[in-house]
Amino acid sequence: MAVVDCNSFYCSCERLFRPDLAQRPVVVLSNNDGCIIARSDEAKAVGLGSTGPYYQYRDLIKKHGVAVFSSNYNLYCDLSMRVMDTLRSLMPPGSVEVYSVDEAFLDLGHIDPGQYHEFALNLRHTVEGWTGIRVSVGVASSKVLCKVANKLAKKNKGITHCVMVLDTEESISAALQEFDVSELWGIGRKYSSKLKEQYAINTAWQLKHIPEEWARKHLGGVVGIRMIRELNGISCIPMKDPLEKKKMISCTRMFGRPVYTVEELRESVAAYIARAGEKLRRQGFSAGVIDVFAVTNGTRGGEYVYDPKTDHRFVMLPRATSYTTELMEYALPLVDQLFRPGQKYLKAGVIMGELVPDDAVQADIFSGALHANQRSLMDAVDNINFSMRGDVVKYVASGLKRNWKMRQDMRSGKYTTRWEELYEVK
DNA sequence: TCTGGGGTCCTAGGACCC
DNA sequence: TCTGGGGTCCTAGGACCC
Repeated sequence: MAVVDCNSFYCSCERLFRPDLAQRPVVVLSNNDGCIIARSDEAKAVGLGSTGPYYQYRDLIKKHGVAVFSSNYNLYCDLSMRVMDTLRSLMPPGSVEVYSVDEAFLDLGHIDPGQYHEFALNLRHTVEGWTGIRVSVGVASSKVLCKVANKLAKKNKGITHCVMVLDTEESISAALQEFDVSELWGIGRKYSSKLKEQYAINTAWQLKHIPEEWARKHLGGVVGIRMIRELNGISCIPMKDPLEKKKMISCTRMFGRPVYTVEELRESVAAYIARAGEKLRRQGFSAGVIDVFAVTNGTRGGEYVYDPKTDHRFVMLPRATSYTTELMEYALPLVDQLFRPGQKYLKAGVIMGELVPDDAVQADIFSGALHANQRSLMDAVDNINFSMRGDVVKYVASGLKRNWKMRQDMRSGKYTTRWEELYEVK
């Protein structure tokens, strides 16, 4: 199998429309312009070592003339679709698993193992030629090893040309001996410090030779066992069925500034419900449970310490729905239950659960006719909001001033999805 | 002054049932 | 004097991913 991963995806998307930035370091910020979430190779080279809070890197960014962008998900999603469509057109039906916005696993069952390298190189050239996005390809017999191959391909671009195949004992052991456990797919901060500090396991090679029972005990049960097997080239994280049902849809944001009143908290939650409702409808789901949560942060001894606390309430709906008005009727009262005066609120959100595909929603003889009306009202609202600027049709509950809205000061144009902002070639 | 958003999977432990 | 065993379902919380 193989994993295809776009190089510094968000940065590459921004550069596609700003060729003048080709050699300059580029970073992209999270919502609210809070964290750096993507860095180009050049940005990494000038010392932006890891993703993290933007303000900590301000000086470095100024010093090296780094181009900074707020995140522009319309653009990234559109380019992602083009990349994935390209991959699907080059592969047999059903052999592409889209894993994330910038990454896909491929089932190479139809390729002769002797041809892996050539196939992967060709894939990379085609994607870049058709979409302008450069990808790296890692090939191996398990997903974990594919990810290792992919990372190594990215590290030595000059030698690998962004392609690496790990298909022999020698190449695999050479790769794993140099590979830090903390970089493995499935080993996060907690596990990696545990492995290193308590057990002196530092490389993927060492981890590969650990007994399965040990892994069961110390690395999350069956998850640990799978890790060891995958490192040994035994595939046990299968390709996922693209038709598999989603389990939750959520919408959550940090506030642009702290919120102290129940009115503002309610407004923000209403806005998130409206947005989550849109997502539900677009993906063809109704929700059976709504969970509303809010995150507070206090000060300790007058000093600011980032120590968020989450509180939540949920409600089960008598009948699953994606009708925004109804979602709000059930969910907004939760805000009043949740709210505690005097608290400093940093963030809130809603999570829609118990999703059922729209066509499977239990019919209710009393609401059949109404349901058709709701549907066409929502279609109209969604169409207007999609085709016009921003949220033209808003719910009064979601507020008109929206002082709490997130900051987004450096967003690029929606070059590919909005006529008014279409990229111009002069 | 200031730390994102959207997901998944797994486990332990309690409630409940026969 | 003495209080089973096995199963399922649910929830909270932890870990991870991009």
